[in-house]
Amino acid sequence: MKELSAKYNPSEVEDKWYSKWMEKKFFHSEPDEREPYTIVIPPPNVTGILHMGHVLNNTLNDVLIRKARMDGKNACWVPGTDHASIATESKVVARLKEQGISKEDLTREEFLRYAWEWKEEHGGIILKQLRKLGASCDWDRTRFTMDPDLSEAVISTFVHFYKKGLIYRGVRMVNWDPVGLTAVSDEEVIHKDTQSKFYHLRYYVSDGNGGRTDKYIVVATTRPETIMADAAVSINPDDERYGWLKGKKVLIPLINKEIPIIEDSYVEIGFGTGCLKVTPAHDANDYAIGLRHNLPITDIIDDHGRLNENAVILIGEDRFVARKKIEKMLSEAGLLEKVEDYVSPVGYSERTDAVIEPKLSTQWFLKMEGLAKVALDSVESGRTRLIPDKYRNTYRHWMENVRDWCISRQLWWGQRIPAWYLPDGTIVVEENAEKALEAARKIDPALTAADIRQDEDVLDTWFSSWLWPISVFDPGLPGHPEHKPNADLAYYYPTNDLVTGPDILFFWVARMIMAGDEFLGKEPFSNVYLTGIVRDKIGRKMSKTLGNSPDPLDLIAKYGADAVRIGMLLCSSAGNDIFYDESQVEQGRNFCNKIWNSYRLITGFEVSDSAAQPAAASSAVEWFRAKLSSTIETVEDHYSKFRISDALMSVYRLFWDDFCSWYLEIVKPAYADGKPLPLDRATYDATIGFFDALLRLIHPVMPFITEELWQDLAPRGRIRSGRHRRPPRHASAEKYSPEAASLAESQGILPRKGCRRRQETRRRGFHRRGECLGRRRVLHDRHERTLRSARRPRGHRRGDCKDREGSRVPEAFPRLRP
RNA sequence: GGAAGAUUAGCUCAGUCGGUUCAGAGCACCUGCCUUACAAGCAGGGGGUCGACGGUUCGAAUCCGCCAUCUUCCACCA
Repeated sequence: MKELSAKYNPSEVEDKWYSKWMEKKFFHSEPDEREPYTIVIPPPNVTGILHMGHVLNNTLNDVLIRKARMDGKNACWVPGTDHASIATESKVVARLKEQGISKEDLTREEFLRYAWEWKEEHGGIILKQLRKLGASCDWDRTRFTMDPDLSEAVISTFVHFYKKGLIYRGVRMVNWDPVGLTAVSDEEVIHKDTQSKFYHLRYYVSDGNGGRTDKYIVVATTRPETIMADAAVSINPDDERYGWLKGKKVLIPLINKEIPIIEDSYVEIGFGTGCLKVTPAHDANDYAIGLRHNLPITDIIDDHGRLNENAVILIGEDRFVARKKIEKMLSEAGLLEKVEDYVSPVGYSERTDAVIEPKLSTQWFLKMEGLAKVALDSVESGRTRLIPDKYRNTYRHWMENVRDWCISRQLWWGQRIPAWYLPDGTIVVEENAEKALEAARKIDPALTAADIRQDEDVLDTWFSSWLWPISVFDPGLPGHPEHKPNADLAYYYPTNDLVTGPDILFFWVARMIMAGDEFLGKEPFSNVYLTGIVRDKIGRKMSKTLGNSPDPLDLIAKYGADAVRIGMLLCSSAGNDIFYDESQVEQGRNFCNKIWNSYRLITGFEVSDSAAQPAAASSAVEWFRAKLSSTIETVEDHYSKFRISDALMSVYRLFWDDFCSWYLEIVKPAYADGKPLPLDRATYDATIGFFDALLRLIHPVMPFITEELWQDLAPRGRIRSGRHRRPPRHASAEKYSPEAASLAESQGILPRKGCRRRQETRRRGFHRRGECLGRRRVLHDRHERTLRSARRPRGHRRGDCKDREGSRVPEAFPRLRP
């Protein structure tokens, strides 16, 4: 018997396989005659580090891909990272700031050089971390959304939609992030209820000559610092209280600018004072009112959220400082009627957590109407299946109410918008500067390269992510639907399953469906498995600021990657949030140890070719064979329904209860003279076969320990590289054999389920009197101590053997030994 | 404010067609055991008015209504 420690040591085993699996070509896949099974990774931020959400997501991905690989499919999991413009750029800016460099002092080229340096230095750490988790990606296919050819795909896509007339430039009220200094999409704004104040201000009615009358109205606002941008005060036309106001003008407090009273039914009579200050430049609704009433627009807030010269007063002050100061000024001027505490929803930037400033600006948009219809139809028709399907409702709602997609971002890190402005303001959109110049010269042959100017903005990161399932295989295709897909794309596309979080169902999943339809006429995947959010034990979201998120690498070091994977999967039924608790990882670790020790037992068996197989052993073999088959069927069924944690639990119980507690306890040889008796050949071979099958069954979930033991169990030959080197999975599930079952039953070998609970056992009448005593008697001469705690399988209760007279034991009870 | 989903043991969750595979699993807990694979273990045990109320039915965890609580998404009333 080999010397194996009684405790499984994951780090030893994992280091070994980790480095093997990192070898080039190990999980590499090329198109061949087999059926492909493909997953593209939801690309993590290139500068991100592994958190529990990644662990959940990538464990699920890896389970699926390893399962497919063992099923004999040509499994390909494409890894990669996302350039994440806002997140990465703000990290680079912060880092430069530490070095005393401000972004404004750099040219675009200089800044990008820093950014790439940073990316080379810190980027891709997360992919190495994923390998620690056992992710069996095809590392040779690693892609980055800003790889040159992938960027070209993005540019081509822009040109494609522009020429199709779906991309336009327009002035819109956008969500401005004054910290990130960029517009963000509606989806990137998080509304949070925020404690603020409701200021009631006096607006005096104008006397018509720049002076004020003694009449005034009270306007309630949460943003007094924007009064200088007011274009009107609006009342509801049906508000009888203010009938006298109609046609009058009022003066903006402090600056005494005259603005008209307008009537608009948007104003609710019952809310606030019934008077609404209309500030078209700084509120989306006010902007809409402004358009209706043709009001002038005064923009008083600059990109950094400071008041600009249009504000007349408090120029240069930050908007929140200005709010405090203006409160004081108003109060001193006797224009502040009262201040109430007020909780109102305020939009925050998802990336920088800055308060979003509604701001008018010129942006690029992609028309969504037609695309959304396609994406909706794909899910409604079931061509793309959402798991769990409760998300179909939210998906439909979103798709039916989608607005045009603002695709420009005022950043440098990303794909620059391929639009060039001619001196007269004409826009040409082409894939590169040369083509743009060529197009420009068709308009004005005198133009030179110096005369045309490229748009400064870059594209939204999702504008590259939505091409991901296509561009990782064939970056030449997006934007060129007339091209023939290359061999990779033709073979791997559409991919099979996508595992991702529901938070990016619209950002990413829906848009990938749109792009897939646009360029290939096919959905990029058939199943979308939506995971839950990883929360801590008491239900809080994992977050850095709360400090409740464990570092997955620490966990892996402590418990092993297999244990971490199990810990995540145990509690992750699809779509439910995950309540992470370290004790689940412990459970995983314990299971690893159980497997390890069962292996120690099995490899310690001495085999005798001459020994006859005891009847108990032969029925145990038959019983377990049936049990194994039926469990394999169950597990397959669970997998087919994406019930991964159920699949895991089925194998867990099969391995632990049925195999270890029942089967091994029955067949393991007795001791004589302090030495174990040898095991007969038939039982031994069967046992090895079962163990082999069990390892393969649990391998997708626990790749490290199963790889180690399976390689050790029998000579496996040289490990092949390049393809999956596992045998094509356990043979198709054998049918459950009723004969074996009844034989096992007649021998008193009971499946665990049958005797776990007393009632059930009684009802089924499985137990014969004396059965347990029989086992106890046999065990008695094995060891004195064993008597007190007879090693019976779980669930085999003492309570069933109330009558303990030794004499009642039936003679023929051949369970544990010959 | 609108929508969707959830509520089953201390915790996390299964429960498919309304009925002898319906009170289930894992963990946790309690008791006894360092035993020759494993104390990261073994054996045994306790534990639930299936959120409340009403209805349909011969029969309801399951179907319907209503209420309560929770979660998420959408919207933003200044």
